[in-house]
Amino acid sequence: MIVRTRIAPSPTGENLHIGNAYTALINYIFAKKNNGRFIVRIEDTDRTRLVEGSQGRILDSLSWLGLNPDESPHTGGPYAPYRQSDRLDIYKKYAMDLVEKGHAYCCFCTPERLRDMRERQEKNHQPPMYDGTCKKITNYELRITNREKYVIRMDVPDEGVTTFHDLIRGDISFENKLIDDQVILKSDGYPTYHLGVVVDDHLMEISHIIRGEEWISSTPKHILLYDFFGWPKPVFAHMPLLRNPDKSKLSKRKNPVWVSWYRDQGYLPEALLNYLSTLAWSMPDGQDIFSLEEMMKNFRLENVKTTAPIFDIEKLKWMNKHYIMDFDHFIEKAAPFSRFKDDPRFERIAAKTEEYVKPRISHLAEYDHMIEFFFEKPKEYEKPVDREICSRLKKLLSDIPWIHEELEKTIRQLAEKSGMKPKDVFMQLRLAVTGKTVGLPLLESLEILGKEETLSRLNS
RNA sequence: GCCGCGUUCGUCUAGUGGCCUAGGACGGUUGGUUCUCAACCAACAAAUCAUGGGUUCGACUCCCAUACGCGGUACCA
Repeated sequence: MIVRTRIAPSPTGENLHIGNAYTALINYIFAKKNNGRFIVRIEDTDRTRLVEGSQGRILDSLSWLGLNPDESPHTGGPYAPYRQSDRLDIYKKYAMDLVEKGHAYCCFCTPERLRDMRERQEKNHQPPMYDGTCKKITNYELRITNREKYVIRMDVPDEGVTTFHDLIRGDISFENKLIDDQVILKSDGYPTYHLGVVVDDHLMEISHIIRGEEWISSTPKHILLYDFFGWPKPVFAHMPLLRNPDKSKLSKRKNPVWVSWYRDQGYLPEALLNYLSTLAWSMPDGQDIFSLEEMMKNFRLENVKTTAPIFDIEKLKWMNKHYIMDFDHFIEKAAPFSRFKDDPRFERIAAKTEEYVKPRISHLAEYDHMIEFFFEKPKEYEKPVDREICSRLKKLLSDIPWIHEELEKTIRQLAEKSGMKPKDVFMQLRLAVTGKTVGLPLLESLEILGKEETLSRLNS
């Protein structure tokens, strides 16, 4: 069997959701591990929630992460089109097939009637389900030609149990009588998720459906549809949902959820992927830091945990810092995050400060904070500066060779003479030059800043 | 409400009946190094393995109940 996996994002958000990135990662890894193919299909059937440009941004973020699909709306492929709004005829045909076979029926109920029905059911403590009124209608063809609005609902059997096997969780069963006669084709001619996903996964020969656990309760509907059509079923695996620190499903209210946010903050794709990999799964040897290739070698879907993990940005930061420190082309990666990147001094300063900056930032957006004092005088001071010490320092420093060993010697001499602790003198100097109490190693920084500029900052 | 899925340090996890007086990582605390902050090194604290019942010579590991959390219950995905 050829392994084919897919993710099916909806272009209803600003960018790729971190939860989608997580399922994308698992789908990608699983496909590649098995010499299979990884597919992206855009499920844009909800016309009311559509966000302009979302599809492009989702695909861009995926490629930023390096999870490049073998088939997608952009790359095309043997099962094109890969966007559901371009496949409407297909869904309609299959929906009508089901009507003819007696597994689905046309429903002419108005939204108002459905709402009233649900209210009544709720009041009577009944499960809110479609009451089957339109199931008995026989003249539906006539009513359709009369341009009456309708939807198509699947006809779920009243009895029996629908069971499926989940690769991660084992067997899961639902009683049919609790499954609603779900709408599969909407009145605007678009399919609902349930029809779209089943038809496309079958037509595109998806072998493994790896998706979030929010889909578990919908899966019996999909199973029923596979059986109605007489199609073979793929393997199902439901990943645990990523959560907010308060344990609710990861949401933009409580957490940054767009992959673009992490990109803009200077998180590296390697780090983000590595961190995501450690959620609900772990390397056999317990290692925290590993590459996609190492993961691929060791990954088994059966070993994914069922517990929903909390997305902890602190651990991500630690991991990101680790990758930053390991970087070979640090400056190249950091430059886009600096407002000084076009300054003629940038190249020199970036090169000289690299080793000091790397262990001090957890994401690239912090870069400028570390180096800005090289480019501009402090605008404010975190603590008041002792100007007397500064002018004495200035005098002494004017006459020495500008290397950090000499600087250190001079500073320590001054401390001794004036009865101050050396560290206090260092701090005054740091404040005067950088405006801050924390920062890069002082003496090396001064060496890079240069004598003239340093002395001038000891003035004012 | 009903249906489903879960439950090991604050967080991510190891653990598949005896190796567990429960291991690692992040975070925290303390100390070392040191011109600050990081980095680095060392150490410490942190989990009655949700609770209660079974099964077993023996349970974190198997079974059942309860509690709690989460998800679903749309002409959203």
